[in-house]
Amino acid sequence: MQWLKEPEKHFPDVYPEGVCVSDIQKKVELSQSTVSLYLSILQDAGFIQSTRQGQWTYYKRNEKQIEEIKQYMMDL
Amino acid sequence: MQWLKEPEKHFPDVYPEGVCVSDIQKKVELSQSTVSLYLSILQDAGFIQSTRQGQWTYYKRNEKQIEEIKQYMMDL
DNA sequence: ATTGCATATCGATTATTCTCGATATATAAT
DNA sequence: ATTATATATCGAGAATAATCGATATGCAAT
Repeated sequence: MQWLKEPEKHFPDVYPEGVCVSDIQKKVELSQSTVSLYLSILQDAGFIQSTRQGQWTYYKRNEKQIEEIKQYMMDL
Repeated sequence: MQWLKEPEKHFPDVYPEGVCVSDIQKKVELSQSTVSLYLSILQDAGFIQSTRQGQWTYYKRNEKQIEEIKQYMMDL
């Protein structure tokens, strides 16, 4: 999530739709299947959103949902 | 944590040092040992603080530490 | 000293999460 | 049609968390 705040600083190729799974995988150093699963969990939770483009899937932050959980945390 | 924000609203007896374990246990409906463990974990994390008084242990929120994790979450 | 409560710790079981390799699916290029 | 690449899904094992009952400890009252 932190990397995706300023993706240009952390990934070689950044598109408007986000960053592709394999770039994330290289950086996070977990298996491809694990990364894919984590991304899908984050997406299910609404924290990131995906765009399929050809054989690639790009992920980027969903600031709206992130803002919501921040507000929720403020109530702690 | 939420209950302890306004303990008078949720517990029968509230002291300046906080709320005793057994009152929390009644409310949370978990076994005594589980509640005691959870409280000690929260304390180790710094989110609550305990005061032993005779045979009772009172717990209350540690707003300082709570504020810190809130700030941390703001960086999400 | 003994008993009775409040809380803490121990040991064990079950449930959940983490993580992987293997396989499947979708798309792109030959 | 075949092959190559990117991603997703499946099935399984290991690691961690949740939870309990039993027991221990500390303190208070007899």
